[in-house]
Amino acid sequence: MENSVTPAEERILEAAKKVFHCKGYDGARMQEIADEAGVNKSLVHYYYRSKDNLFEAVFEAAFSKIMGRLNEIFFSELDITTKIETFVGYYVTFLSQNSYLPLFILNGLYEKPGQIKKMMEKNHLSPDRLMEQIRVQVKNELNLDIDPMHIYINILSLSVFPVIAKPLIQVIFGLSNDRLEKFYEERKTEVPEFILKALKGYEDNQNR
Amino acid sequence: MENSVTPAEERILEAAKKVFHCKGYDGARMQEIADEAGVNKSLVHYYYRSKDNLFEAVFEAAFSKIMGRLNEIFFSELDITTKIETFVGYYVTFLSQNSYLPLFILNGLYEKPGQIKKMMEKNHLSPDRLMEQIRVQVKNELNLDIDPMHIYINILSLSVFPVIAKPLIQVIFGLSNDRLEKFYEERKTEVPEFILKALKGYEDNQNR
DNA sequence: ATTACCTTTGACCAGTTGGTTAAACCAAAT
DNA sequence: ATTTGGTTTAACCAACTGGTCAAAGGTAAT
Repeated sequence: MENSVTPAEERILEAAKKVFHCKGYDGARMQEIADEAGVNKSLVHYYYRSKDNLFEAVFEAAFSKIMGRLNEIFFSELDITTKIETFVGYYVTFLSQNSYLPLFILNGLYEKPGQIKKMMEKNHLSPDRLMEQIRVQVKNELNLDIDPMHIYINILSLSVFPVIAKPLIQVIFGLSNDRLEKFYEERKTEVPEFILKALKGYEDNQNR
Repeated sequence: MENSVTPAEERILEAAKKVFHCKGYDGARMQEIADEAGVNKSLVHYYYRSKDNLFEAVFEAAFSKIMGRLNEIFFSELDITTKIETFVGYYVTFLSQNSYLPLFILNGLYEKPGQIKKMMEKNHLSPDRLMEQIRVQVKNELNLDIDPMHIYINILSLSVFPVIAKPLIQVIFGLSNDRLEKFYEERKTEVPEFILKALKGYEDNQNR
């Protein structure tokens, strides 16, 4: 399509992202990827030997893109309140601009639950470190002894699901595109508020 | 596979559900569905003319199964607290037992956002009625003037996402299958508690 | 000009896919 | 016994799919 001077290999990867993200592994066609990159189909096989290889490259890029930033925020020096606000704000924005990414990743994880650990390591993601990080911060700043896992999943759920469920929400509530965008904009403040109010609730209970 | 006495057409539909749910539209093969039903491939085309038709039948069944119960609970006579507890309890259980369903439906909605409205009507689901139902109950029982849409989506997010993201959670936190099951069990009480604490937070602010 | 090396292509292939068709099967009605 | 109607099957097909391969293009060094 574009006649930029980008080397072929990179154009192929970009084309592959576009196609795989939208149509998934089974729905994607090597021919379509080649066309999208403005390149002969054989060249795709020249750089990436097989469809599997190409898909893996695309998947890894997507996974890193999403998890890298997540990591960055959660291990930053911010206090827990700002951290939650930053996290939600960033993800609601980023995901609603790349609304195909999260579902693509989830589907990929279902198909290949095997090779993920090496991707975790590549992104310097350790389950234990993450859990400990959250636990300590919740304990020190909020003085709460609650399971960090549920909190973390709750934050993730409230940020990610509404983006994944875009078409469902649009249908259930009958929203126009404009109204939907406004809805996501609202969530950037609504979600942190909701979470912090809940956490405050635990605090009150505990210190009674 | 099974040699039950169920009539062929029904066996085909059941087989189609199994295959489509796990592999999606593009990944599913008519031959595999036929094999799973213990039937010749031509018979599948005899009852459902095309793959598209068969998929539509499967999708509609899945959508009704999930949305029907959702509707039932939200329009029941329960007070808002019990309603949330019932809803979360039911969905966490149901979805973790049918963990392929929600992702299947979300994928389907992305591919065919068109024909959903008739399904909504078939399930007697009206956006306005649902919104009004929540708004009134939140207003009357909790004395809160907050946007029912965000609350509703929050409840849905906290119930559905952790199930969809099963493989992701297992990887991020390095959980065994046993520990994961316990995690879902915990959520049946943790999630309603989290939501109600948040709502209580709004209450305190407003009545100050 | 020739070599050498990487890139790019068109032609081709074996296996698979959704779908068709004509014939066989089978139970109930005549 | 034969007809009738819906059910089930085997054989077949055209289109498509991921992948291969030998040849052509291009470019820098010799």
